[in-house]
Formats: sequence, C-alpha cells, structure tokens
Amino acid sequence: MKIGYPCINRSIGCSPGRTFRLSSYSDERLEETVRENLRCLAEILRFNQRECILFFRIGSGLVPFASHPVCTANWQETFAEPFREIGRFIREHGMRISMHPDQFVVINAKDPGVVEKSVAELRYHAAVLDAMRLDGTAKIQIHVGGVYGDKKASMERFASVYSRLDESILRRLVVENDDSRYTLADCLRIHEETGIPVLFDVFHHQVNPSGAGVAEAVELSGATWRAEDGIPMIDYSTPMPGGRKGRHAESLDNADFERFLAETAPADMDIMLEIKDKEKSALAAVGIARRDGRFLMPRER
DNA sequence: CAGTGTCAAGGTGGA
DNA sequence: TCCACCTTGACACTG
Repeated sequence: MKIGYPCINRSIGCSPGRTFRLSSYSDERLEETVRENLRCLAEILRFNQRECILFFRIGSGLVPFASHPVCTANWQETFAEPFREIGRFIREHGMRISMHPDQFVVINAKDPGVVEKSVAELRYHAAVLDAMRLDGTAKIQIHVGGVYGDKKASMERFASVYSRLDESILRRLVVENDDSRYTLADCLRIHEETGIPVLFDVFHHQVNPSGAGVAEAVELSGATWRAEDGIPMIDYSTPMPGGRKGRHAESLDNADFERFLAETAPADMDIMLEIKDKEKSALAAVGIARRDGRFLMPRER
C-alpha cells in the first residue's frame, strides 16, 4: 500500500503546474516554464520520499499546451535528461505515479474532432511517462465521458475508440467511475468489453452509487487489474462538511479513513487522497495506515 | 501590490 | 439555442 496526493504540494513554495496564457505562447516561454515545472516536480518528489509518501499524481499542466497545435517545441528532446533523471528517482525509491487528464478528454465524444483532440492529449500524457522511462504501472486515469442520451451506445463508442489507441496509451489507461454519469457498474461492464482496468473512486461511488458496498467495490475493481498494471489504485476523499454536493473535503477525516481501511482489509491498493490540503492529509494518512499494518515503510518493503 | 476576472479544450440541464 | 455550472489553480489585468 502506497499513499499519495495529487499534483501540487502546498508547503514547498513552488508549483509544477505553472502556465501562461495561450496568447503569450512562444517556444522560449514554454521552455522556461517547463524547466521550472520539472525542477519543482523533482523537489516535490524529494519531499515525498523523505516523508514516505510514495504515490503521486503528476499534474497535466507540466508541459502547458503540449497537445495544442500552437506547441511546436520539441520538449521531449530538450528536456530528455531531466525527465530521465526524475524517472530514475521514482524507480529508485519505489514510487508510484499516476496522471489524470481533465474533463476535456472525452474519447467517446460524438464529434470526431473532440475524439482526435482527446487522443492527442492522451498521447501527451503517455509521452511524459515514457520520457521518464516509467513502465505500465504508471497509470493515466480518465472518465468514460458523455452519455448523449444513450448510455449503451456511448459505452460502445468508448470501447471502440479504446481498442484503436496506441500501445503506449493502452498499457497505461484506466477508467474511473464519475460522480454523475458512469457508475462503478458501468465501468466494470466496460472492463468486460475491453479489458481496461477500473480505478475505483470511493467518493464518486457515494455520490453516484451502483449497488456494491465499499469493500465489494474495492474487490471488484481490484480484480480488473492485471499483474503488469501493478497494485490497483483507488481515489479516496470525503465530502466537504456542509459543502455543496461533489465538493472535496478540506482535510482528511481521520475516522472515516480508518473505517475505510478496516472495511477493505486485507486488500492491497495504492490510495490517492483527493483532499484539498494535499500533502498534509497524506502525512496523516500514512500515520493511520501504518497503524493499520498494510502500509510498510520503505526499509520494511 | 492586492483583488479579481478569466483561462484551450466538454457535458449537462435549466431557462 | 443559450448560458450557468461543474472544480480549480494560477495568470495577468485593474485600480
């Protein structure tokens, strides 16, 4: 079991997702930004390593506009060495990496242009992980996409586009249940159709359930991961107390997290905490998981 | 220099 | 058919 947090570290004083306006794009501006972002990413990973936080989601903004036609810079070549260096650090310390392209990636879209742009974005995500020389256990998680008034047909479109993706994407892509459209049951059906592993999101499952209890859901989704996919990943969070539906909590709900671990024992999984205070919650969760016994310190592995 | 409107990209649902 | 909302951090403009 590894525990992690997504994209940014609030206590470190830099962001690996610095960007700029499309209107001020230049290859120079891009290089300058990517250099800073990679430097910051390396710093975050060192922080995580010191704190035994061995799971991290790399934000999609690492290389701004990478899949946009405006981006003509060969960032893979320019930054080959820093990417490889970061990858080496990740492997050396037994870390797990994920990425999560945002809402604009819709591979089951009806508009072929949207599908094309989505695939380009997936290609970018895979290129980042390839540049780091990470294997197929580094995952790219997406949602199923739109419903367009016909869920069955839309799920079939997902399967059809999925089957035609490049190998560098295919080996990494996993599908996650979302908070309003596609439930865990829908994702499991797509898995049966395509073989794609299912990343279970605990919070979305509460908001948009499909029958299974949490322990069963962890088991069912976990069974969709093959050996080459690595330990199943889970997204965990709780609702913001008093917040509107769908908002993520500001900080870890220790009691709920302990309950979650107890409920799902002895399943092994890597847990991504989608909680606003990021590394702070991850530190607390590592403490709780150590007491639970499934989480091993690096020297105990 | 602090405050704030806006930002590549999509889908949904209400008006 | 149009627009606000989803959710979020950070840019970049305003006063």
